[in-house]
Amino acid sequence: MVVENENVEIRQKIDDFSARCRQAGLKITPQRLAIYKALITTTEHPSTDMVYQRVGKDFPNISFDTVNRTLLTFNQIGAAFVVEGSGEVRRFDANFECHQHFKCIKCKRIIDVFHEPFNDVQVPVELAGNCEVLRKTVYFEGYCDECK
Amino acid sequence: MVVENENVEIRQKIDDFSARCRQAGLKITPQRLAIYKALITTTEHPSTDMVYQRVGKDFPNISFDTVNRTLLTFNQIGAAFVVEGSGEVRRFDANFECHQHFKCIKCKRIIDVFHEPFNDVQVPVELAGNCEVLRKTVYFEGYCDECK
DNA sequence: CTCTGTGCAAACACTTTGCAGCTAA
DNA sequence: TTAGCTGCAAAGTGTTTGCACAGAG
Repeated sequence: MVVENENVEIRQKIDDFSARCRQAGLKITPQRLAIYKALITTTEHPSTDMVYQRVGKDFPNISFDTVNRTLLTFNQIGAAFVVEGSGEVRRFDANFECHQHFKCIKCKRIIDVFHEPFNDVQVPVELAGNCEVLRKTVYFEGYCDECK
Repeated sequence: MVVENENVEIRQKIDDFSARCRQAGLKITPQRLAIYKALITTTEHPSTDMVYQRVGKDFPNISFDTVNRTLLTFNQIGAAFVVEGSGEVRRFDANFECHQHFKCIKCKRIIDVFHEPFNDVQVPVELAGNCEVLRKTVYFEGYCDECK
């Protein structure tokens, strides 16, 4: 059964998660479990607030900060990650030449990358069929020469 | 001379910009010119605040909002653009399978894209030589099926 | 029992809005 | 002249911090 398999998969992920917490010296609290579960049972790439809403349904007393802090913790121990580029101040670019971006996750610097082969990335049909794609780019994250 | 060429290029861009403003029914004010110039003479993908600092040097009385509003205006008329993903609340993902993201610029929804050929994007040597690249992804923006 | 995690509240940072006076066309 | 722009101030939204109590190990 599909549903069964999903449950197995979720249980598996939660086990892995628990192990990862223990390894990182983090206690396994009901809140953390609830937040983690909320995160792996959605595909909507939620914001802190969305997770808060979701967890609040079976956990009415949880506080917003706990959710926020917990998500940041998950990010640190590698149990979740921040969607590329999100959560930062708005930044502008006036260079319309085709190029790509590399962002340093420490100093937040954004470096232009000019790499020919990426200039003609094709939009997958599954997307092109439903959505109107206006921009496409190859995006890199990591530590820059000065921060690594 | 390189410097001469640069000046020519900048003058050219400012002319284009002026035309674009006129076409969009926007007045060409000293502030707008200063902000635009600040934007095209840097490669640092500045935030509003960075532009504000920069413009403030030769334009001490400009206000922060003017800079902010002007940059948003530039984005609307296509004289500049917001760096992909920036300027939004932080969002999380717990799916570590290799996949790409499409973001709807209207409803902000993020949709997963699973497209095999993108799974092994190579990091350009120019980057790999200097930086430590931890994540690489192909990123799309536009209007989703519901918003277009 | 101990020490980390949680909840609360206040502080912050960034962005947006409303309005009155100013200015480019 | 006049519609649109700028500067100021206040409000809004999302995030971070400090601390006391509670609960996991």
